[in-house]
Amino acid sequence: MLTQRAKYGLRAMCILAADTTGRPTLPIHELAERGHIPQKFLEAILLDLRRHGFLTSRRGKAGGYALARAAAEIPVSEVIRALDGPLAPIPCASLTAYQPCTDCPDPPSCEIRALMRQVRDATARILDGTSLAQLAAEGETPEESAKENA
Amino acid sequence: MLTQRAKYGLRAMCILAADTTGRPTLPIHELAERGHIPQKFLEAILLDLRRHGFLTSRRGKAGGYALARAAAEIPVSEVIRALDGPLAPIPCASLTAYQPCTDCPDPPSCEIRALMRQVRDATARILDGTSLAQLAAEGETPEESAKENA
DNA sequence: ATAATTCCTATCGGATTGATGGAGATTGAA
DNA sequence: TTCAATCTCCATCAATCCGATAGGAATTAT
Repeated sequence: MLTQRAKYGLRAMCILAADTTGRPTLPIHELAERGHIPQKFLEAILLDLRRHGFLTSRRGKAGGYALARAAAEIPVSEVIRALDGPLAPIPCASLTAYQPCTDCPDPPSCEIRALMRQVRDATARILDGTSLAQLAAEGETPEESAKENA
Repeated sequence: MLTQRAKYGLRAMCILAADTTGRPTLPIHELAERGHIPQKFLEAILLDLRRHGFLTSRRGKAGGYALARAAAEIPVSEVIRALDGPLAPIPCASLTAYQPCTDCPDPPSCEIRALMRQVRDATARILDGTSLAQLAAEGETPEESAKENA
């Protein structure tokens, strides 16, 4: 599951990536407002993203947040890993955070693990291959919007 | 996340699918033992799977559980949906259980939703395309086992 | 100084998850 | 008929996670 946390974090970073105002930073209250995100909650999320090196910040009046790197250099997968943890549906199928099941007699021969590894790989392929820049741009290219809904 | 619940359920169904003893049913205690699953917990899971139509059961002495359909006719995706809910990482990206985010101004143009829809589709492609029979057989074909681990 | 802002820690209620206990109901066999 | 094995059902529990908020300290431009 993508938590609210990760969803809010991505949304805020998209706003930063798509910002055209030319201002060096955007304050939390503006990100919260534009992203429909509870401000206090967003505060904690942005702090976390800064500690992970995705954002830079300025304190004091006229302070705020900005992306630490170019949006094209930030894979969505990294942001999600930072906020929600490993992509794999089960720890024994994770590459970046492998943890064997305590109840599994032999992980290498576990059928469920092999299948979940496939799911993980497919997910990682998509999310590693999508940068924040692409994500932020997606809203502007309404190609897919036709075959959407329910 | 794949919960313990779904993992245990799949594992038990694999044992049923792979069973060669010729017995019409297997009792819970045997499934629990062979699958390293807490028996009482498994009890609740099997009951749930039965209610969803995946299993049949017999009470009384020499009773137990059996698959209600051929293993080849049971997609893994359905079992997971029954035990864990929708496959999509976020409800607004689900086909079978669509729910819009309350904080999203316009789902059709939501970039995050579009991306998560891709993840959902990739996941569904794998899990819809894998039957319980295939899952149960996977352990016996050790092709993939070489490039495994960590 | 003052106002605007980030930073930090603590906390909270609610839901979910994994798991267990115990009391029936049913069945086959001795 | 009795008994043991088995599924059925309901209730409950502790731990964890999740979303969110409170309150204050530090920093900075004006």
